[in-house]
Amino acid sequence: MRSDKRPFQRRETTKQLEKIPPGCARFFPLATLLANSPPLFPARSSDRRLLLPPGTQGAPRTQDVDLKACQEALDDCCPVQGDDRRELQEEEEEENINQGNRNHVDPLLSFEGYLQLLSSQVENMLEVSLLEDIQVATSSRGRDPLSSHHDTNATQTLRHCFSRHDATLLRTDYPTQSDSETRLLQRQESFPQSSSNITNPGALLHGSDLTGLFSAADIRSPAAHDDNFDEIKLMSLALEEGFDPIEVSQLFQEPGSDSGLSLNSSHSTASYSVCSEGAVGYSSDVKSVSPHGLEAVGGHCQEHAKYDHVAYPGDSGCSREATLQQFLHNPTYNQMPSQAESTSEHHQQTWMAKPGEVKDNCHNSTDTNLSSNEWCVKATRTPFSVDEIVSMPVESFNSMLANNHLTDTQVSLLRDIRRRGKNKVAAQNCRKRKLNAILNLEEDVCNLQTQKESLKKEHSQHSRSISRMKQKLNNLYRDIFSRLRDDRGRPVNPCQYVIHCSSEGSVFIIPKHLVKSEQKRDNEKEPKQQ
DNA sequence: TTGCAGTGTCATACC
DNA sequence: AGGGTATGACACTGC
Repeated sequence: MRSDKRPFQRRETTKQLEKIPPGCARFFPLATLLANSPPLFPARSSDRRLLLPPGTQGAPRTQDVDLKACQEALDDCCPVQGDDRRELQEEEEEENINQGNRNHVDPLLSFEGYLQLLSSQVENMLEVSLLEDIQVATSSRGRDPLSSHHDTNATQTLRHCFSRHDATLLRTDYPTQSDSETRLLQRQESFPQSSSNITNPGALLHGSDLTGLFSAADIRSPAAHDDNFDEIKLMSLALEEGFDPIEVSQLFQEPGSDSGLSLNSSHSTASYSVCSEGAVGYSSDVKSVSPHGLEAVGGHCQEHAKYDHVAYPGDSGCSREATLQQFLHNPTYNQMPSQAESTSEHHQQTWMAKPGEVKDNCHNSTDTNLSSNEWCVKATRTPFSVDEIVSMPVESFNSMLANNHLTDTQVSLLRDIRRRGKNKVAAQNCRKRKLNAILNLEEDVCNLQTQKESLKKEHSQHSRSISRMKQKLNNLYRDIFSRLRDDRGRPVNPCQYVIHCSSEGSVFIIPKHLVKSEQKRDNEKEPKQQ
């Protein structure tokens, strides 16, 4: 038992996470994403007109409020002087005039219109021919014709390119979602394939851009991402072993949910999408991820080192194994952005999954009996149950690790499972002991209280007995003195004489002053004898 | 909505 | 040194 434990790094609570200031992500995530995407939207203040359509400062509407929030968040990222803001507005007006109001958006600009504006701006910055290639690719996949009239081709392209971010954008907490946006969600599943047709993805939407977007949006709900990353870790781990992506997907799938699988109790509508290439994307609610989805998860944004984090394999060139190792072994993976955003390194750690949180996801799945560790074992196809892994001797465990040709990631995962299992049992035993100790102490307290009451009763009985004896002695004393007579036959004054009993049994009537002097002598003798 | 109990996990110290 | 154990602390969940 230790009482001198040193303080350790405490995990962020969800309430602490709420400290993240309310900004655009909640109401207008895409704007935030764009605001944190320097390559697409230069940080120069005057260029920020691309981010906010004119008229957003008009009459207060729901959407206007969202856009204002976006603006505020943008200001946080790129503080603008007051003159810059005026300049911004002037440039917006000039822009509208110069473009023949092609991109003009009135103060009541709709969300669709805003997307159109964004897409047109993107068109100005990107190669149109490249966009056309993508349009061909996306349109060939059977887009929803119902929504086609809403969007320009560029808008469609932009949306598809922003699949992951659109998902964030189109979360249910965005109050101005329209039916077209809902239809957009339905189309997003076709994106992973379509994105593969991009001949130069980096030129269109650089991975860092996506990363910046994703990070900026999701930093607002990092707790959820911990869950997501655990799932991604397991999925990646399974895929790492060459498992069939579909099978892996089904492993994580919740058949009973019409929204796809749900490993997360708090994200019951979350779903995974696995593309044919075997890449795994995470989707929550209506999200889907391109084959670069994981890259987006772990991508980087050079201009925003704050959001810089681990790059995922693929275009980034890093190995998946290395990334998984980072997922598994980063000691500060449980830090939250508010805690770790001081450095890019810390932010990288922010996105590390918390292994135990898979449990929460698993518990809400169809197989409610499966714990997180069991899910891990199942995902890695380890031929041992969690109980076996935990309870087997260390020699057997090591031989099992050696004989099954497991990767470092799997070995690490299994060791974690064993460690957690052991510690879980230890914690249970510890709590049992603690409860027993408490019960024993309570029992001791009860016994002592009973004993105290008994002693109190005994004490009172003895007191009453002593009182009775004193009373009898006094009565006897008075009776004796009432019968005593001195030499002259007069009654003896009890105030002047006392009855003295010697050790031999003799009884004397002696004057009190003699008794006092004798007692003094005795008292003086006793200390000397001692 | 709040408080509480139960549980899993982590960090740490100790064996 | 590595593994196991004990325990305080924390986060999370369900009631």
